[in-house]
Amino acid sequence: MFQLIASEGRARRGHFICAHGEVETPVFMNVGTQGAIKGAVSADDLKEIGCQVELSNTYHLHLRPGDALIKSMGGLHRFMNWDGPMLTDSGGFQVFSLAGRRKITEEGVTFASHIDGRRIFMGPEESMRIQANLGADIAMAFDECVENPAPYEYVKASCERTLRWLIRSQRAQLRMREEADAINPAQMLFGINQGGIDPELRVWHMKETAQIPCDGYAIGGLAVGEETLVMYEMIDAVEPHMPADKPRYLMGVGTPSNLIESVARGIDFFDCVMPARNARHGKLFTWAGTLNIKNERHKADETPIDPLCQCPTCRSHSRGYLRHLFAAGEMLGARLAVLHNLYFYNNLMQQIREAIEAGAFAAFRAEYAEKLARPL
RNA sequence: GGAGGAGUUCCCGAGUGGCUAAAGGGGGCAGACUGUAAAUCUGUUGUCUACGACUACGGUGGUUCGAAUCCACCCUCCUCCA
Repeated sequence: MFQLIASEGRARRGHFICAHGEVETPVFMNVGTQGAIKGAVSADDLKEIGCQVELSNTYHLHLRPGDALIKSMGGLHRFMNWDGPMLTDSGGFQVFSLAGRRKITEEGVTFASHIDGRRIFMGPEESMRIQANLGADIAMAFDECVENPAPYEYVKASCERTLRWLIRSQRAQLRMREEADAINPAQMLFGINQGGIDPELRVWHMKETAQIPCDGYAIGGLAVGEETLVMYEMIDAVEPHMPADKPRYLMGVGTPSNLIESVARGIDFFDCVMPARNARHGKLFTWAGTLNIKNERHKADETPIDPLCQCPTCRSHSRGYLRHLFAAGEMLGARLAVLHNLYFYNNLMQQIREAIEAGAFAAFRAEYAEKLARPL
């Protein structure tokens, strides 16, 4: 259930209620993929860095440890000791990222497991089965994320199929929610818009998708090869056709600037691996721009990573110490960096929410764009 | 003591007279990573008063217009026979 609290221009400040808690939007979901943020961040850490929604992945958890095992342990919430809101991605992104190891048919997608090559068949019903076993608050419909650019005819056929898959996903979920041993009978479903970088196709697909009553709607297939400005154009085209009383989720995006620019275009939900992945290579987000801790020299030893940051890493450790950990190859360095970056993202979203409530989002947006020498 | 084989730029390893500052791999460094398969991809990796110069292929000396490449001696290491 979604309620609008405030808005400024197209930017929306909302409140979303799900089975494991309430979500203040706009929100950045923290990507855990395999039931753990890479860099060994725990459920306790997630609370401390201000995580509202944890995101996991259907394909990866199906491969290991296995969704049947997780169900037998009471679902993913119990399994990873996270009692807050949670979303599972359907595996549709793996159709893109594992493009070299899968085959698509009308029924679904056959993957060659990236672990042992074993054949894994996943269609809408299989994806929803796995997601039912995991029991997240929000399940994503099974779709195909298509790379950009791609031939028009292919994208058209693909998004028509994604629409049929949405109908099958919804039917499967409704059936599974009725099962006596359902982990989460209140599980919600988000449909996903596709259409590549063709505005008309995007709009047509969005209109069709909106006909199917979902709990929220996502824009997928962006930030997968096209220019950033093209991505914004696609959002601009699609957004007017997204139901205003449901949350909008821009999948897989993005950089801090992407988040601000997309909020300005009416998006409510985000997720991205960037803060976690970059942190493992020593790249940190700060209010002054990005920073590679491995390149820092002794002069900054005593200073925090970001003087404006209140995250656990910045409160307890100096920039020099973090640099030392990376130089020594310590896993702890990556862990502290991930905590900092996720906190930065979560904190950025909080500032965005406060700005919208105060009617100061336009100023916030302009100020941030100005602060970055090179907009990310 | 005798017979063979080998010593190349951070490491491994190509290269048998000019096209070689020297293939390829590793490592290092830099850049890239947007619903997380992947040290995955790209660039770079002798020095300098840099479109040129200098120093480099175990050491020293030679042959040659020109040598990592040919010759002599020396040093070191490995294998086999005593």
